[in-house]
Amino acid sequence: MTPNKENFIKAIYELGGDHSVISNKKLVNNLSISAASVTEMNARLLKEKLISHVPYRGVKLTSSGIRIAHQLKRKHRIWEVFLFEKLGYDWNEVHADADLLEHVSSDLLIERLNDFLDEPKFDPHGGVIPNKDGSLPETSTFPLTDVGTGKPFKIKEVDDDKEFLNYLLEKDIQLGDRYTLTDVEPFDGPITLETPEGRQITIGHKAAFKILVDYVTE
Amino acid sequence: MTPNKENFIKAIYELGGDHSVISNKKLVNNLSISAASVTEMNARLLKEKLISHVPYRGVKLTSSGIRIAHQLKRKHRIWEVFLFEKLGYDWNEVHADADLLEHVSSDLLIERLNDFLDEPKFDPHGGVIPNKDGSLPETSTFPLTDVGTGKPFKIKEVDDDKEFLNYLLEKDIQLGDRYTLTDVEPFDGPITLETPEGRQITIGHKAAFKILVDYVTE
DNA sequence: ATATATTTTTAGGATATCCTAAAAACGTTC
DNA sequence: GAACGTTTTTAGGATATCCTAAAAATATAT
Repeated sequence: MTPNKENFIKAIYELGGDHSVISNKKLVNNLSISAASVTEMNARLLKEKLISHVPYRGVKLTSSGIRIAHQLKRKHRIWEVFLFEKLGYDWNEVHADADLLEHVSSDLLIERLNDFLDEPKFDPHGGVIPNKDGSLPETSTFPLTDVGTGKPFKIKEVDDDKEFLNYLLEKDIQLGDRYTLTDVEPFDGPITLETPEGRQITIGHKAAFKILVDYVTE
Repeated sequence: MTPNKENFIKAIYELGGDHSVISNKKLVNNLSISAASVTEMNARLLKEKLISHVPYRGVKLTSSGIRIAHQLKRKHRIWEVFLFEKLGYDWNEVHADADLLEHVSSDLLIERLNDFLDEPKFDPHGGVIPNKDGSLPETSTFPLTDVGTGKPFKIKEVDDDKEFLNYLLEKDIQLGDRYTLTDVEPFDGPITLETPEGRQITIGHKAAFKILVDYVTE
């Protein structure tokens, strides 16, 4: 397993390759490599039985592939917690270094780091940290686009993308914030939230989809 | 700069390539790669002006090469301090993981880690941590083989090699220990030390050479 | 349903790294 | 200083990764 293959598997996973078939095109855009390179890498991962492949359709992770993706996510997110909590990185700075560190982290290192950090359950963006064995803890979050009007909810997780995180900073939307939905425009139109203090924030449908929430249970 | 090239430069440095010409043979043994690969890598580093090369003689680091070697040592040793002090690694366990981490550590990461660790001056084996700019702090240590009889001295630094560290553990020789020399056999023969409590320890010449000491100043 | 556009694959190369085997240079020894 | 042994270099390949350009397959649109 090389850093390259690992990044490829991660990309497939992040595009939904654990449950649906991902086209080469999507991987080309996501990884910024040529279509030919995607075909080639597919062939390699196929040989290792980490993906299944429908010619001219795309690829999907096998169960081994999913397990590897989860273990990478575990490493990545544990590093993010370290960089954020111990080294004082900002919310939107942690991703790049974690992306490098995850590929050179022995299991021993990750487990000791995990202990050192007191076994965190979530990374700085609210992403759940997979278990050591590659399984995923249960979560009950769903996209902000699926929230019903009136019911109060909390921001539980946001997309781990530097530009998106900067946007949220601008809009002053933070992990743990509590809102109610006041307006949803049809045809994937903008969504308006209201803070308990009555401040209104309007964001687009795409941005809302990158925010995971859960209803407040009182 | 790739991890491979970095390791090559480190190997040259560790074999003394900052001050003398290192033969391909030595690099072949040290890096466990073929002679042909050494010739090839030499050509690459030569093109980048990181080494100078005397055909059929060997290579030597240029000043840029030395600076890079020092910066790598800095990264390596700061990681070692982290693994040892924060993650509870043993003295002889830190090397392998530090060797991987050093190649993916941005300057930002190293400086923040350095702050987090309170700017350590030495790694867990007593190795001095080079400065950020690639220069070396002054030290006054010298090999145990050069100690004179009678004068008390302290163990300041030991070779960062797993097997050697295990040997020292067996012999119960630790960083900071204070000894006097009681016997040196000629022809690179064994050297006998005595603790303040009168316990005697005998080690070979080669092992003694891997231990750096300094006289106790009282 | 046929033409056009898009996507995927194949073909053919480039570079970095590794290798083995053969050739060339150097060193050593009588 | 010629012969032998060692070290270095060269020659020729292998693999992983990347690429561009052309061909093949699929999707779309009139």
